[in-house]
Amino acid sequence: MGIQGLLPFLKKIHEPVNVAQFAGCTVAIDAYCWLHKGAFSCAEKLALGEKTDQYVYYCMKYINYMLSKNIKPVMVFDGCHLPSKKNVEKSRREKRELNKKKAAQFLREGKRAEARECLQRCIDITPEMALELMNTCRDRGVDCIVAPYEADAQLAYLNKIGVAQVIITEDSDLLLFGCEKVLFKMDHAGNGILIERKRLNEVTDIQSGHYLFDKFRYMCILSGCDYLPSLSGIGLARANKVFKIARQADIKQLLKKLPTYLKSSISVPQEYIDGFVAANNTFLYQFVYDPLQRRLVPLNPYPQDVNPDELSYAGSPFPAKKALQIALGNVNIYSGEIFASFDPETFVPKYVKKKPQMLHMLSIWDKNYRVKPRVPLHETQVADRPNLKGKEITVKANLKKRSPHKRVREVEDAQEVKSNTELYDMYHSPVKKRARVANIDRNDDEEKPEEEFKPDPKNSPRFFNSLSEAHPEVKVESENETDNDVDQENIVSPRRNIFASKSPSKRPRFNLNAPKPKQLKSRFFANNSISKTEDSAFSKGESGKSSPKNEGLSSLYKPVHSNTANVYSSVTHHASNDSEVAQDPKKDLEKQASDESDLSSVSITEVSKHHFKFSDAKGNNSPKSSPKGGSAFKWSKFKFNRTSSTDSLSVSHKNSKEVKNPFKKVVYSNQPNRKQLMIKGGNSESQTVVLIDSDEDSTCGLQIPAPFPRTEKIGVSSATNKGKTKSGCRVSGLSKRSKKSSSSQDTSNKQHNLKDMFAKFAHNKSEKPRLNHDTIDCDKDDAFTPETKSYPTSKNTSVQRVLMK
DNA sequence: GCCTTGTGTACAT
DNA sequence: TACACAAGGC
Repeated sequence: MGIQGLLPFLKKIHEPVNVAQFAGCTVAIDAYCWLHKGAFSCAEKLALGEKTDQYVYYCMKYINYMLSKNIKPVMVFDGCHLPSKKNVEKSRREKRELNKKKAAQFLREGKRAEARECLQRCIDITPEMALELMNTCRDRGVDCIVAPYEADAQLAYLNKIGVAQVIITEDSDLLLFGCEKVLFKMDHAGNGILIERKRLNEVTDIQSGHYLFDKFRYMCILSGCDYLPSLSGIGLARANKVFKIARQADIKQLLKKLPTYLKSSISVPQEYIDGFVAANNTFLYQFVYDPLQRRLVPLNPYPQDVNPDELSYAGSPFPAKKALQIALGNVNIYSGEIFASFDPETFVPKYVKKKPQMLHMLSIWDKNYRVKPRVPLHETQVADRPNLKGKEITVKANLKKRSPHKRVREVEDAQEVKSNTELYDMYHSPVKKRARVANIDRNDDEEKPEEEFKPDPKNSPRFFNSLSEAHPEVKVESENETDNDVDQENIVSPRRNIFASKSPSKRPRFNLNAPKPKQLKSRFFANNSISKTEDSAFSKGESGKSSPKNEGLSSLYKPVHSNTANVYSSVTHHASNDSEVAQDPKKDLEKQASDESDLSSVSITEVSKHHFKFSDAKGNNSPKSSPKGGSAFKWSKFKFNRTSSTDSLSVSHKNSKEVKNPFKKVVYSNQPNRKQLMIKGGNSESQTVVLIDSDEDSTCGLQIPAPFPRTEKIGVSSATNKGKTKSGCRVSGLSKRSKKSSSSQDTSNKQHNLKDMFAKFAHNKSEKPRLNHDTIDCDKDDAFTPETKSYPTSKNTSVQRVLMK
C-alpha cells in the first residue's frame, strides 16, 4: 500500500532515467512487485492451481535486460509477516477470499469475464512461486535473498551497506526506510523514475535549515502508512503543513499539539501516539539479514534510549541457522518447513560459465565478495568537463561499407515477406507475434550494449578533460560559424572513432549461412528448472491437476485456451557454428569480453549473445521467427541543423529533404554530462552517435539526471514541448501522466502505425523495417520514404553538427 | 478552493 | 499497488 499519494507528491523530484545508466552497479529489486505484475497475466491458472511459469518469464525479461546492461541484479523477497502489518495482511487475505468466492459464483453463472476479473484480484504470491523465480534467477547467476520480514527494509539495508547502489520497486515505503536511490515504475526497456533521498527536502515545505530525514518520515507516517492508519482528514498535504511550522523535536509532544498546528479540533488519542512511535521504530529498527556478516541485524543500530526488547512489533530475532536458511530461500515462510536446499558454497549456476573477477560482481554469498567502492557516480568528473556551452561540435562517425554478405542477407530477408497481407498476418497471429517480440528482444540484447558509449579508460582517464586533444577526430567549432558545409578534406579520417559504434566485425550478427539451429532446452523454462518445486512438499501437484484447495473452483472452470503456456516452454537456441568464428556472435562476444579487463562482462555477454526464437509446442520452429537484419536505411546523409523558427534541431537530407524527429533513442552514456543520441534508422554500420551537452532545463519530457547537465531540445519544437511530440517520436523519460495525455493516442495507434510501416516498407522488398520497439511509433509522417535511403559516399565518414546549448 | 476519501480501473498476455 | 476521478467535508 505504501504511502498514499507519495509519489505524486514527490513529482517535482521525479527524474526519468534508464536503468542502463547504472551499468557496473548492483541493483536490488523488490521481487514481489514483478511477481505480482507477472502473475497478473496468468491469474486464472494460478487461482485454479494450474501449473504455469508465465510470471517467471515476465520477471526474467527485466532480469535479462539488466544483465545485458552489465548491471548486477539482486532479487529480494518478502519474508515473514511483521506484527505491525498484521491488520493489513488480514485485510488483504479477506479481500482475496472474497474475490475467490465471487469468482466461483460468476463461474456458476457462466460469466467468465467477471470471474476472470475476480481471479485477478485474488492473486497471492506464494512462497512456491518465489522459489520458482529464485531457482531460475540463480541458474542465471542472479543473487536472491529472502528478508527475515519485509523486503522493503532488506532492500534499504542492502542500499545502506553499499551492496546495492539503486533499489527498484513500486512501493513508496522504500523512501521512508532511507534508501538513497529508488527507481520506480521501471518498464521492460529499463525506463523508470528515479527519486533520490538527498532531494527530498526540495519537495517538503520544511525549511532547508530545519529539514531532517526524520521529519520526512514523520510526515509520511502522519499521513497514514502500512503500520498506522492516519487520523481522519490528514493526508500528505496537511502533514507537510504540520512539519513546515513545527519546531518541536520531540515527536510525542508534537503530536499532542497537532490540533494547534492544524487549527482544528482533531483529537489525538494516546493510543495513536503510541502507534506512531511503534510505526516509526518499525521503519528504523526492523530486522534485516546481513549477507556479508550472515546474521540478523536491525536496519539501523539501536540508540541508547531504545530498548530492543520493546520492539517486538518490528520483528523477533531467529536463531542464526534458521535466519540463514530463510535468507537463502530454503524455508517456506508460511509453514516454516524446509522446502529447498540451496547452498551457496556448492551451487554452480547452470548458465554462467565464467566467474566475474570484479569482487563486487561476485555473488553476495561468495566469501570473496566485496561491496563496490563508494565513488560518487558523476561528481568527480563533472568539474573537469570542458565547457561546450554555446559551441557547435562536429562529430564524425566512422561508417563502413556494407559487406557483400550482408547485402545478400537483405535480399533473402526481403524474399521472406511476400505481401502486405502476409505481414499483416504475421502481426496479428498470436504465436508469430510472440516470435516477433522475441526477435525484438534479441535485437535489444544484441545491439544495445554495443551502442553504449564506452571510451577507453586507459587512453582517456578523464575523457572529456580535453575533448579535442584526446580525440582529434572531434572537431569543435564556434557558434558563430554558420557554414554548415563540412570541409571533408580537413577532417582526419579516424582509424577508430570513439563516438561510433564498435567495429562491425565485433558485432554479433545473425548469420544466414550458419547451420540450422539445434534444439536446445530453454534457459529458464526447461522442465528441470521446476523439478525442485515438483519434488518438494509444497508442490501444487502434477501438471494439469488442481491443488485440493482449488478443486472446487477448478471444476467450475472450463478453460478455452488449454495449452497456451506451451508456447513459452519450448525455446530454440541458435547454436553457434564453430567453423565460422568471424560470423559467430557467441565467439565474437566472448573474444570481446576477454579483451576487457573486467571479466564480469563475460557473464553479461553470456546473457546477451544468444538468439532465441520461439517454436510451437511440438518444437517446430516458427518460420517467421528468424532474426532479421537491420533495414538498409542510412542516416549518413543527414545533417543536423538548428532551426531558429522552431528552436529545435532538425535534420535535413543532403538532397534538401527535411526530416523531423530523427532521434529514435536517447541513451545516457557512462560519462557524465554526456548524453548519446542513437540514431537507429539504419543498420549498425550507419548508426551515428551524437553527443548532446546542454545546461538548459528539461523540455519535451526529455530529462537528463541531475548529475548531468540538463537536456537539449531534440526534434521537438518549443511550441510542442511539455512532453508532447507531434510526430510520435519516442521520447524516453516522459512521465506516465504526460505519456497518457500526449501519447495515449499514439499508443492506441501504435498497432496501426506498425501496420502502416509494414505496408510502406513492403512496397520495396529490399527495405524492411526494424522491428525494434524504439522505432515502432516513429515516423508516422512520410519522412522515411524508400527514396531517402542512401549510402555514405564521403570516405565512409558521416558528419553531424550539433549546437551545444 | 483545498484536501481527504472512496470507487473504479489498469496491471500482462 | 497505484492512479484518476468524483464526492463531500472543512
